[in-house]
Amino acid sequence: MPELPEVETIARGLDRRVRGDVIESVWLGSKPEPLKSPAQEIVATLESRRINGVRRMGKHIVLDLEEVVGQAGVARRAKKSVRRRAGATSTKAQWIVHLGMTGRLLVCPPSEETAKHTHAVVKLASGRELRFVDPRRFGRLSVASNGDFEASGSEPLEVNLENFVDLFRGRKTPIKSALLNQKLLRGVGNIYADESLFRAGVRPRRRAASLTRENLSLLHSSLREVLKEAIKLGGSSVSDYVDADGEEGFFQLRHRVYGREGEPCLVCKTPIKRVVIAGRSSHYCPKCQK
DNA sequence: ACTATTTCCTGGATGC
DNA sequence: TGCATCCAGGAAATAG
Repeated sequence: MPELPEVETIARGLDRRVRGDVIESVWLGSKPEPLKSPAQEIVATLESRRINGVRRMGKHIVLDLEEVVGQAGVARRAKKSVRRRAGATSTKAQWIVHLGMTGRLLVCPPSEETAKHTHAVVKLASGRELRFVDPRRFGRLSVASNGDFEASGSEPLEVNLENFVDLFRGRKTPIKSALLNQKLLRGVGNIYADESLFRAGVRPRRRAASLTRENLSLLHSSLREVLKEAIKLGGSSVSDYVDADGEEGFFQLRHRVYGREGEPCLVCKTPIKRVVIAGRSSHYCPKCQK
């Protein structure tokens, strides 16, 4: 389940592998569910574009695209001119991928067998293919043909303490739910919400507005720590997460509460509790977290 | 303006 | 072995 550290790892890996490559053609699966933008617009925005870079915004992967210049590009543009006009794309555009729960972006040779649940195949000038595979179909593909994609919320690793504190002011919702709310903070999911709350000593059910300044200060730094540490370890591999190179992350070995229901707290040996908050399982130590 | 709940989707785990 | 049931979860939709 890719959250900020996993998406960051994947985006970095993709950047290394496909930056500078040119998209030659795009195949989209017949089922429209994984598409957030119209299929025709996606194709028109991607084809004949160079990938200038790949980066993360919240849980989104953003591929910055640019019109190809030079002979090959001109010829290709001429060929696609009809569709290109319909798409009305600018020279700078973006391809935005949200991996949902089980989405993956694979870079592979065309000879590689097409995995089940492959919803998009992008052919690159280097001869490789970039494939979007997503069994559970929670992932989404979209484009910003003018390059103006903006994700909601603050970046957890960039927001300062003052702004962080402001996010929770007056909110009656449990702090756990607030951390998961992408309109407040973008990129925090279930694992890192639980882990940061444990490190901050705050119970997930506490009303956000009830947290003291000290609580919030601790939560702010705990969240930063936990995210940075996870990025360093390549994310958490639970279920079948792997990065762009097919490598697993190792942060799952550092989880202190997530997925440890009934196991002893690593600090005080009290069994870790699991409760459901806003439909999400939430793990905490009843002794260490108040 | 918020907050809470439901829905989408499939594969793996569990139970009888 | 086979079949039904449950569960995981991000975010949009819906309800309150």
